[in-house]
Amino acid sequence: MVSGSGSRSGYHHGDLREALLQAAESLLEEEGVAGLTLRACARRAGVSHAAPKHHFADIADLLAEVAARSFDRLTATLDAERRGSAAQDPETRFTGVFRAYVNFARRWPDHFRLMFRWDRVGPENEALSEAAARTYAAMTSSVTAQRGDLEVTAETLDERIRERGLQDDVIVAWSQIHGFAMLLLEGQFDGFAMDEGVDAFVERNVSEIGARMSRMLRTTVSN
Amino acid sequence: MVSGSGSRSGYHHGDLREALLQAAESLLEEEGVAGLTLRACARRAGVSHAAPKHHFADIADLLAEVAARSFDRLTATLDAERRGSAAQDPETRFTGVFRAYVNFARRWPDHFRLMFRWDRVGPENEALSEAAARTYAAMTSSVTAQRGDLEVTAETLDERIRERGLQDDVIVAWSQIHGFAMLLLEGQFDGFAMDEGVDAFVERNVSEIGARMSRMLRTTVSN
DNA sequence: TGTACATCAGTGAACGCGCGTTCACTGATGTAC
DNA sequence: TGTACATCAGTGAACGCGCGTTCACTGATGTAC
Repeated sequence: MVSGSGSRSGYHHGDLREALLQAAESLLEEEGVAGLTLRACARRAGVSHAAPKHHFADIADLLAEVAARSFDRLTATLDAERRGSAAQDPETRFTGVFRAYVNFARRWPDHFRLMFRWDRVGPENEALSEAAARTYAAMTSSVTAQRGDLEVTAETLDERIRERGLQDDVIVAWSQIHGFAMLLLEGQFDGFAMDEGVDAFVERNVSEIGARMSRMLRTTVSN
Repeated sequence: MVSGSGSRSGYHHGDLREALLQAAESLLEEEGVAGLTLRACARRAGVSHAAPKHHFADIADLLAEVAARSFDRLTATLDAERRGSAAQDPETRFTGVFRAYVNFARRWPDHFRLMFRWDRVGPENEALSEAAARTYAAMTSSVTAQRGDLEVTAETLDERIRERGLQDDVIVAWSQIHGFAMLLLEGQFDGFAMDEGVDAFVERNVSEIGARMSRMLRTTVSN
């Protein structure tokens, strides 16, 4: 039912590892992280409950990979937004990246939560750390683009990151939009959002936050 | 062992409800939210595992109250910081509130995480929503103090909140510091913080973030 | 002040559930010759 | 091309665990008279 390659009905599944990851991803959005167990993933992938052991040591192992994939999806989204808006003015571009970040969080809320759930995915996973670093690089590129600066890739991140001023800017910008996304997801703005509808509330605030941050970055760089 | 009133060893505990809440709070910091069960709370409170049913319908019910108490503790911390620094200049005061927010998150990381875990505490709990609203009021007061404006209390919040400009400012400020605290807790800054130590990293960034936000709020209000 | 009775919080045994883990197994796939 | 053998992914039964829930019970506390 889930396996893409179809009828390989024997003892060998084809790509159970991938099927388990996809099962976990769909379960994540349907049930939330609390309901994610190895047995549940096996059920959804249509294999016996002992089968996942051949691919993942435990559920944290599997979740770390799901989180890493989510980071990469977010990175791709942010990069696409930045590249697709190259012709726009800096403030519009910057706000677009913020909007993309919040839209990602709203579209895959439980993926987004999982990505920042240290207790479930653990910090020791190298692939996960690297994926998170790529997202950070994307944020950094948005900041440098805002300043009319050079693009930052995962490869050049290591040196650019040493620039304390740039690092400060990225931390401020990332914290700003991440905090908004988190508070929004966790219902802290529900009281306000009801007046005008969630979409309007988000759009209005993302625009406001993006504009302010864009202005601040320009001010700071000119200091 | 936990019960404060001591030797009341019979069938009546004295204040089991409070004892269970304290058990949950200590377990939360020791084991994280994942290890929190009704049975574990009962064990720590020194009663049989069926006893909590007389006070809490389920673990979410208990956790909602723990979260509400944490919100109130945070509110008290923020208010104390703001009131204690009334003689300082606005930027120092504002940064102080940000610092208090981040310190709270660092000192009780799992309380802080729980407060914003919609899936565990649920949104339907009225006491929790009200406690969160009081924290929001405290943030609002810090913003108005920064602007040299009037203090906002839970009672006056309802009318002040309608001021769209003020609401915008509070959302921006809260998102800013909340995002920083969250990314810090979830290890997203570990790479940077290692260079100088976590304390120095936090202090440096809180100062920077507080100063920028303070400047921005002054700029926005003069618009 | 004393007695009878109702209430109510906490007990402890029992139940079913889903979980992770183990293990002997099966049978498909890959490789050596 | 065919045969023998090793490897390896997935099976299914079994186990122990901690969980929430139920329920008859106990005995302390409060109240009526």
